[in-house]
Parts: sequence; structure tokens; C-alpha cells
Amino acid sequence: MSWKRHSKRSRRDGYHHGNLREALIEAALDLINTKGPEGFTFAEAARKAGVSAAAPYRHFRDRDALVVEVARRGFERFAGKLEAAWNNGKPDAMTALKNLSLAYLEFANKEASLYSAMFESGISPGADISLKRAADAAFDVLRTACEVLTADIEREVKPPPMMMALHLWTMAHGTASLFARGDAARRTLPMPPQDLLEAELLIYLDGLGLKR
Amino acid sequence: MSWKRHSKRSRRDGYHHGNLREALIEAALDLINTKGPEGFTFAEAARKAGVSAAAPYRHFRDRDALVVEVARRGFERFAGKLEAAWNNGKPDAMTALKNLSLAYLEFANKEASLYSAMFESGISPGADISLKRAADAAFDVLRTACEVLTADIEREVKPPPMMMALHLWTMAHGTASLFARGDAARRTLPMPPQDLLEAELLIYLDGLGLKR
DNA sequence: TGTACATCAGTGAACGCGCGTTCACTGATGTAC
DNA sequence: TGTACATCAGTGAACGCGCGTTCACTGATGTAC
Repeated sequence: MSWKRHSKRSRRDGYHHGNLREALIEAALDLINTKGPEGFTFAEAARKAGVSAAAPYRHFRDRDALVVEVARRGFERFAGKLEAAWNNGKPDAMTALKNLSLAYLEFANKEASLYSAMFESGISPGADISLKRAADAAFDVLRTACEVLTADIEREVKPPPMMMALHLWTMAHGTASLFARGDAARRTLPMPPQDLLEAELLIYLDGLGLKR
Repeated sequence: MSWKRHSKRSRRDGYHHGNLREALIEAALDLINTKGPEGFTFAEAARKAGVSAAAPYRHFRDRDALVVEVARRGFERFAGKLEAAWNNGKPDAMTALKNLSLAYLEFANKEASLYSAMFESGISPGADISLKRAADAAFDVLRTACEVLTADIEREVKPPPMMMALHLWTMAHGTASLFARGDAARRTLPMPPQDLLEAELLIYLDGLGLKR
């Protein structure tokens, strides 16, 4: 804070914020956490970043553009978490898939503001090309997992990995948004949502004929 | 409109609206359809009902109370639709369950404003006792269906109907809110959402060992 | 049937508020020579 | 290294707006006698 400026690169307090764009995204996350993705305002994000209400317009066309950016980063982060949980199908595909589904729920719960910006902010997924790309990347983790899981199945009876991935997505998203969300709208449940989803997954995979 | 007043009961235009409570609920539905459950305002609902901004306070404590009432009615209507589709398990439990799941998607799509008031309005399901009762009644249709479906299974291997109902709920809600919603946030899908859900359901039931 | 009165369900004006957005501006920073 | 200048990233005041809510009020309706 009180360092002398050794480097021209270092941005400091003062007239120029230095990293307002990032600060606005941070603020938006905080506010979405508190008020939901529809409740937060551009002005409040600016206030939270310690800047006038007009300043955000230097970095985002409008309020929506900020939400889209948050959602985009959400999907990137999400894809990363899912990828890490899947861990290239190690130690075995079945275990890895279970880890993947747990990671899904954990993300929805721990990163509730990101998750709601991604899925409940009212923004259209196709509205922004880079948003769509990030969302697709996250889904691809699921699809890849399904391809690996069904790799050994003979062609005639192999379930389409795409369909399978969509099924897993509905289960995970359904579980997450009904029972594992981070806010007051969460429904109560007689068991941990992780257990509910895991059981569902196993039954479903049984139904596909995948031996455990 | 221009009838003479034959009956003291008949409410007409004029100073007293006659059925403002209903009109506000109607207006709320309309507005939720357009702007989502978080976007509609008390004042606009009043305007739409042709009444001053202060009038709604005679009928609802505040904006939230109106949303809760809309959600409550939504659940009642939802329960009715599900019940009708289930049709006491006729002609057979399997077909009836399929009908039930289709009815779920149809409701989410056709009655999108009700559905979003019920599940995406940010109101806590436990906040209002009559809201909770209505929501439970809808879920009970699902649970009853699962009880019937598993009635013949021996005690030792019978899946808990409650768990099964929760699984169905996550599938249906996941499918509905990702792919079958009535607004712009709907994801595109390479097949009709009904088909996706039906396939998922069949695989899941297979996994439970329920013969088709 | 008529009348007096109580209650109900509206009005409309007013309050304080925060929002999104535009605008001319200015201090800070980067760069060409 | 110094200087002149262009550009960048803020400011703060102003705009018009709609919101939720309160308040004293009043017209319409219902009812007791």
C-alpha cells in the first residue's frame, strides 16, 4: 500500500482504480450471493468497488454485460472443477463419474452465486458467443466421461453418449437446484443431496447395463 | 357491462373493483410471464388491474405475499394436472407414470409463469404454511405413483418410494428447467425434451429392476 | 320499506429512495521524439 | 533524460424514471332496526 512505486506496472490507489474490471466482477459475485442474479444492481456494484456509478460503463456496456461475464467465468471455473474431478477417468471410470457428480453438487453449493448467474440469471445462453463456448466446454466434460464409460459396449447396444450426458445433466442440475443450492429456496431433504444423486446415478447406470 | 343491477351480489365497474384480488393474481401471472418472477412489480400489477398503486395493499400485505399466493395456486393447479395424468395408475402403472412425467413437462412449459413462481421466485418453500401444504400435495402424487409402481416388489429389494419419487422429481425438474422452460433461458436440445425424459425414466426404472 | 350508520375498498397525493444512463470534465498514465 | 501530447479511466452532477409504502380521504355497499 505504502510502497514507493518501483514499477510502472504496479497500479495503486488514487484517481485510477487500477483493476476496476476485476473489482466489479468480484462485487457482482458478492451481490449475487446476497440478492440473487436478478437483484443486484450496477450502481451497487460500483459502490462496492469504491467508484462512482458512471465508472462501470468504461468496462461493461451495461448491467447485462457484467452478468454475462460473471456467468462466462462461472462456466470456465465449473469446467475446471469437473475436469479435475473426472481426472481422466482415474482410478476407474465408475469412480471418476461419481466424483464428477459430487463435484457438480459441490460447485452448485459452494459457488452458488456463480451457479445462479450461469443458470438462473435469465440471460440467454446463446446470446454471447464466448459464454456459449464456456458452457459447452463444461458440458463436454460430461460427454467425454460418458464416451469413456460406454467405450466397451458393443455398437448395437451402446447408448448414445450425448443422450447419456444430457441425462446426467438433468439429474445433477435437478438435484442441485432443488436440494443443494446455497440459498433459502433450497428444499429440505431426508438425506444428503450427494447420497440422493449418487443412488440415482447408480440405478441409472444399472439400467444402462453398465456393471458397477 | 351495461346490465341493470338485478342482484346486489353482482359486482360491477365503478369505484369498487369487485374482484381486485383475483385481478391482481391474473396480472401477476401475466407479468411474471413477461419479466420473470423477480422482475414484476406490485405497482405494475395494480396498473394492469386498472387500479391505483395503493389499492393492492387492501388485499396483500406486500409484494411477496402476492408472489406466494401465485405460487400456492400454481402448486394446486400442478397437483391437479399431475393427478389427472397419473389417473390412478390406469391403464397400467408404467403408462401412467409416463403420462405423469409428460404432464410435468407440459406444465413447466405451458404454465411457465406459474412454474417459475413456484421454483424460481426466490421465495422459501417453508415460509408460508399453506404454500408448503400445496407443494407437498403435488409431490404426494409422485410419491403415490412410486408406491404403486413398487407395490409388487418383495420387501427386501423394494426401493424406498420416497427416494424414488425424489429421483423422478430431480429428473423432471432438471429436464424442465434446462430444456423445457417457456422463456429465452431454455437450452437447445437435439431432441424433444419429452423424449429425453422418457428415455431417462425407462433406463432408471430398468435399473430398479422394474420390468417394462 | 326506509333510514341511519358502520364498514369496506377504493383514491390520489406525497414521501424518500435508488436506479440506469449521459455528459462534459479532469487527473493519471503512456509514448514519441 | 526531458518534454509535449494523446489517451485512458476516472469524477460528479444531472436527467427522467418507477418503485414501495403511508396517509387522510371518500364513495359504495351491507345491515340493524
